[in-house]
Amino acid sequence: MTVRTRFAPSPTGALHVGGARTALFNWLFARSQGGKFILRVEDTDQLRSTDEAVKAIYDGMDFLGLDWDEGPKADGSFGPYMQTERLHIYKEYADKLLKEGKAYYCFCTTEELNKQRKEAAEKKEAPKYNKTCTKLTQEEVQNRIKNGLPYVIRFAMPESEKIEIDDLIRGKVVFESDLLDDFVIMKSDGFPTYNFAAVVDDHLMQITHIIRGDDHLSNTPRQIALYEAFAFELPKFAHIPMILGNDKKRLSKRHGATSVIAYKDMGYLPEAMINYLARLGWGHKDEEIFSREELLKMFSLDGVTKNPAVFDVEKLNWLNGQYIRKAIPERIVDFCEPLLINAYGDHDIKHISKIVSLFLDRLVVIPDIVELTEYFFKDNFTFTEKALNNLKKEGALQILKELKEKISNAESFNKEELEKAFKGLAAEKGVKLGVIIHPCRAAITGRTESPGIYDVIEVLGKEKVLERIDKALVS
RNA sequence: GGCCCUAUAGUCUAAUGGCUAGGACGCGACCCUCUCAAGGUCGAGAUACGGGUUCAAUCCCCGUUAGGGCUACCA
Repeated sequence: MTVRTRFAPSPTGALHVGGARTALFNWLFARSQGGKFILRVEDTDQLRSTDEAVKAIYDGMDFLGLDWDEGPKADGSFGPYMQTERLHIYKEYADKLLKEGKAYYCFCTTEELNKQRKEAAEKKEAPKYNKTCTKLTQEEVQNRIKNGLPYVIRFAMPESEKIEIDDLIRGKVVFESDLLDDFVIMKSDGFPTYNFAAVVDDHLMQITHIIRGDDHLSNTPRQIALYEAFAFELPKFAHIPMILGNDKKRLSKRHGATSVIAYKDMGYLPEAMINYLARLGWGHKDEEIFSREELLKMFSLDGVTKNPAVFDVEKLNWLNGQYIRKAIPERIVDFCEPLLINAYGDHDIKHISKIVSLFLDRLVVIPDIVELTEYFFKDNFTFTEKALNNLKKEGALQILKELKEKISNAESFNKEELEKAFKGLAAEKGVKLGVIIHPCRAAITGRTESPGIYDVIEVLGKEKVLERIDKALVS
C-alpha cells in the first residue's frame, strides 16, 4: 500500500510556523516513503475562511518548497480538494448515518444549549449534550423540518465503549466514549463540522497516515467513533508535539511573527526555515544542519519527540547565517539588490555585488545588508560617537594626513598596494597598524567596525576615500 | 471542573536499565586579527519532586507538581 499523507489547513489566516511544520512532516514522510502528499483546504467555517487566506497558504507552501501531489492547483483523482466543493458528499454520508440511526436531527437553539451547559457546570457534571432531541418522534422531526426550523445533525456517540488510539508517536491512548457527547456533524448552514468532514475526506482520499498537531489528539476518539460507525478502515495516527512561544503558551502573535511569509519578508532563507522547523520536535543524532535531501533520507516518525517545542528565533538566526554563508554568493546578491536599490537608489549590479560580498559573513538576515552598507552608498553617512572619538585622538589627524599622501601616490588602488602603503607608513612612523587603520576607518565609514579596511578602500575607490579623508581633516 | 498529552541546562535535542548524561543555539573566556563578523579552542549550565521495581534507573510503574490540549453549529 502506498503511503498517502495530507496537510489540511483551514484558510483563516496566513500559514503559521506550526502549520508549516505539520505540512513539512507530512511532506517528508510521504516523499521519503515514495508516497503522495495531498493538500486539502478545510474551508467549512463560512465566517472565518477567506480566499486571501487560501492564497496565503499557497504562498507559504511555495516559499518553503512544499509541493503537493494532489490538491487544489494540482491533479488528483480524489478531488475536489476544497471542502466547500464537497458539500454533497458530506450530506450523503450524514444521511447514511441518519438512516442507520447513528445520527439524529437536533433543533436545540444556542440559547438552550448554553443553558444546559451552565446547569451541567453548576452540578459539576460533564457539559454533554442532554439528548433532548433524541426523544422526538419521526413525525415531530419531519414536521419541524417542514416548518423550516433550523437544525443540526448530531452523531449518536456509542455508550460505554473504550476507544483506543494506537498512536505512532504516543503509543496507546484510551478514551471512554461516555465522556464524549453527541457532537454536531452537520451545522445548520448545511456545512459539515471539522471532525466529520475530516473523517469522510481522509477515508475517501485514502489517507494512510494522519500526521497532525497534538491538539487533535483529544478529537481523535470522536473521529474513530465515526470511522467505526461507517466501518471505514482506520488510518495510522501520528500526533506531533505543538510549537509554543517562549512563555510555553501556544504560539500566537503575542510572541512576534508567526507566519512563514513574515519570516520570508524578514529575510530568512527557505532552507534555513525548513531546517529549523524540522528540528522542532525531531532530531537525528548530533546533527543540526540538514539539507532537504538529507531530511528526506533521515526523517522518520520515530525520531519525532513527544514534548512540545519552544520556537527560538535565536537558533533560527544562527541557521540562517549558516545558510547565507553556504549559499552561492550571487543568490545572496540577488536578494540584497532590490533592498539596496530601494534604500539608496539605482546602482550598478557589479558594484552592488562587490559590496555585498564583503558582508556575507556579517549577515544574520538579508535586510541587515541595508544598514551595514550605508557608507558605500551615501556620502553624508552618519558618524557614530566612537568613530568621532577615534578621530579626536591625539595624532589621528596627523597620521591621516600622511596616509593620504601615501595612498594618493600609490600606483594602483588595489588591496595589495594598499596594504603595502599602510604597512610602509606604520614602519616609517614606528607605530602599530591599528594606529593608522582606526582613524582611517572612522573617516571613511563613520564607524569603528567594518569589513577589512583594504577591502573597503578598494571598493569605495580612490576618489571617495581621499575626499572623505579630506573632509575629516578639515572638520 | 472532567478527560487526555507532556516533563533531560534559558532554548532545541542525544542517550530507552549499565562508562565522567553527548551535541547545537544562546552566554562567558581565549585564539585568530586593523575593527566587527566569520572560524577555532575552552568553560559554566540539565535528568521537576516523592515513592517504588531492580544488583543497577534519565530510561519501567505509581503519586505529586508544573505546562499544554480537548471539552463549539472553530478547525
